[in-house]
Amino acid sequence: MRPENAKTRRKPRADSLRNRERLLEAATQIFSAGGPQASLEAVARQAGVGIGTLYRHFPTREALFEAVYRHEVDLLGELAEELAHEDDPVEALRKWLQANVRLVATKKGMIEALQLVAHGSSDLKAYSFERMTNSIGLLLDRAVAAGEIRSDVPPEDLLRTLVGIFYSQGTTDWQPTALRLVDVFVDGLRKR
Amino acid sequence: MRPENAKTRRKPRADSLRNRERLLEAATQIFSAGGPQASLEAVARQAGVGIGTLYRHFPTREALFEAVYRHEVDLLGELAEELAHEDDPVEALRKWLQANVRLVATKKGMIEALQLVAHGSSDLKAYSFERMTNSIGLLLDRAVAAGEIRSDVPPEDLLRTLVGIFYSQGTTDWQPTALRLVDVFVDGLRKR
DNA sequence: TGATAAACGGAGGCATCCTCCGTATAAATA
DNA sequence: TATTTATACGGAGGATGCCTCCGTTTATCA
Repeated sequence: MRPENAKTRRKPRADSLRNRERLLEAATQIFSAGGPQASLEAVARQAGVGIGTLYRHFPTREALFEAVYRHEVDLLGELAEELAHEDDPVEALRKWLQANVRLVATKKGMIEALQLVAHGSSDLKAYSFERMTNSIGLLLDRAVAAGEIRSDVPPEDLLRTLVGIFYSQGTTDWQPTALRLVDVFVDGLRKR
Repeated sequence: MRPENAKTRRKPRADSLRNRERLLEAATQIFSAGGPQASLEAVARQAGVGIGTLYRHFPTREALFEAVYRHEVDLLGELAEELAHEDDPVEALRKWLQANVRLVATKKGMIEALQLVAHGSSDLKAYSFERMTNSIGLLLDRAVAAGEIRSDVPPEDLLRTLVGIFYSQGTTDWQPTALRLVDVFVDGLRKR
């Protein structure tokens, strides 16, 4: 068989794909525990892979961090799609927001990491803003359509509120507060 | 002459004081250019001092950073006191706020550094919050007393607004925007 | 002018960063 | 299936940074 077009490409090697996955998973753990300046060699070790392999897949620390972040955002997006099939739309929205809080809370290093994003690649910012807005919109629209909550709060505002809740909370043990604030806010969205 | 009290203390050595000064100055430059994780050995080099000397004066990176930050806050405090002798109180206020913008703008690494403070020692937070609030109060009160601006904006609110202006601005070339916002805000404070 | 408390500098041991390249292996080809 | 070859792998190695330790220097005090 001849090449399909000018750009002859082999199928990517299976080990390459596998290693990429492993690195991403390891990086999520290591960054979560140690913040965004954690050792990359630790990431490679955790992934059971040579340091060279890490650098081939992710040439810079930022590239790796970006990939991890994108992955997390994608997971939240998938969660939103699952929750969109739940019976109670308001509950679904609440659960998704709480999942956000838990995500950030569990991975304490992520807070610092998020602040780097705030000053980093605007590609990444645009991507995650859109993806997150869509996720919220999905859940919000359903609840609005069901006539259960008010219709004058756009998804962007809800996203910004969420970020505000994260940012305002300083150090330790803020998770309960954040969860409460989410609760209050969702209740506030309810039609009376 | 006998010791004045139980805690006999020699006069601190002149070279010690001098080196401390030099380190502080060097650290301000290095951190400004390279952000809060810049090399401490570079700081020592820049100060013309051994690395051991740096560590004796500032046992941790945070200690050094804290000292730099305190120093900057103190400088702003002194500037406020100077400006309090200017003829036009509203202009004085405006100048002080603009000095803040310029300080942060010139020292781009400081932005990241500030974010660390936000999650760091609450001693430092308390100190700088008070010192900054006082500086603003000094200038604000004079302008209020002169009957030139409204009296229902407390210094704390102005400080938070300032921080908000810094935080909202993302990456490059935000200085003009920030200066404009300060202008708008000061004009808004004026009685009509 | 000594005596001495205090400060100095930088070598040294360890960790991390990132590059480079010989080796290994999965996909393509025959 | 056997061979070829593009691709990926791993980790040694040189550079840099962190921080400690301690022999040497020096400013104060008497």
